[in-house]
Amino acid sequence: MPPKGEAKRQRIIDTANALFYERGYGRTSLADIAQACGIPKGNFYFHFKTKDDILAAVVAGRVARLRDRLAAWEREIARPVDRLVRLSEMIVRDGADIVRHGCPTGSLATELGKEGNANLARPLFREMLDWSEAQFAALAGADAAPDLARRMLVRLQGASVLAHAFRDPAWLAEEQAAVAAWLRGL
Amino acid sequence: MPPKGEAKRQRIIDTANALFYERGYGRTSLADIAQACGIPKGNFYFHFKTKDDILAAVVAGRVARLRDRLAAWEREIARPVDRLVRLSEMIVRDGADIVRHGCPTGSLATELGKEGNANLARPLFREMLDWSEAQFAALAGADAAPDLARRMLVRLQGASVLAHAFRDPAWLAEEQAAVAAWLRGL
DNA sequence: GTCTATAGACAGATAGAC
DNA sequence: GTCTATCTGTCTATAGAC
Repeated sequence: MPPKGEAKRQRIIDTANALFYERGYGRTSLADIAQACGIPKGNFYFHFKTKDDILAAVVAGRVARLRDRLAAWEREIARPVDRLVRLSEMIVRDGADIVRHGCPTGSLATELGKEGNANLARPLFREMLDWSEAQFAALAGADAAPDLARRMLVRLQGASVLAHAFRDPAWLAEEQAAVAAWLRGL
Repeated sequence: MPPKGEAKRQRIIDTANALFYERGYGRTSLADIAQACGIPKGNFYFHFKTKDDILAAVVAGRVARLRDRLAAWEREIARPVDRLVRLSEMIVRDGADIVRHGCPTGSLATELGKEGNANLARPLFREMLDWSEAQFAALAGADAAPDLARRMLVRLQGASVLAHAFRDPAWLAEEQAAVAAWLRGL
């Protein structure tokens, strides 16, 4: 059975995760998280030493969830091409959030990159990239796979940036359709 | 003849422009700008009402410079396809900065989008988009032009995000080469 | 005296850390 | 809840040009 403080710790992480996404890391204060959690801010430092520690926990949680989702697709979807199409569809399904707040991974990487912490968001891209590469390897051979995986991620990220900047989900729908057509033509 | 304070005002804008790009808008304080300019903080509010006003002036300056550059390419480069290739080459020429700080326009749009100010960075994308669309119209017809311009901008933005996140200019060089090949095949 | 510009101290709010 | 640092923005004093 989990330690007693574990639930509260998880609630802090979940709340911070949502706020970091919506407002950005730098613009989210510990007081904001405390208020949204309904806990006194003094209790933070029982669970986390610094704000950066909370960020690290948030990113670790995101990586774990992404990994689970990708593994599920690998179990549930038979053909590699369909798995990749499914990945591309994420930007449409999450379109409303992306229009409002950008891609969770991309916007975090962009913000952290301006400080010294670019490396923190990188595992999320890594995870997506490695998984895509495995699918492309089954689809078009191991030689072409790295390049294809990068090209796909570039397009999904670019569409997210512009959909966010213009507050227009059409960027996402159009690019997803183009990516899916490209995948099916490989 | 220009007012006396014009030169200093311009120096503030130029300094702010560089710092906003390097550190981000939110993480750049007026004290930072003041120190980099060598002027006292109190003097800011003679030239600008708020920090947002400085940002507006910075963006206006960037728009003007971008417009000049695009107009120059239109004068100096004969074929529309070569103009578009020239635009794509920007991410390679500015590659060192993009790897360190991201795309100036994209990272600003991503940051401001998290607050309410997404519209502030939009004119920069608009400018690029309209100009590209005009080139594509001459290249592939007015019907296809809007979509082609968007697809190109998506790829340049995506490559910038990932080059920044991974601190690796290869993302830029590879995507630029792919975009140029695509342009020449249209 | 008045306009433009400079200069720096100061206030109020809020940040992270403990 | 307290501490210290720092943020944006304001206030007043001042210097020279005309």
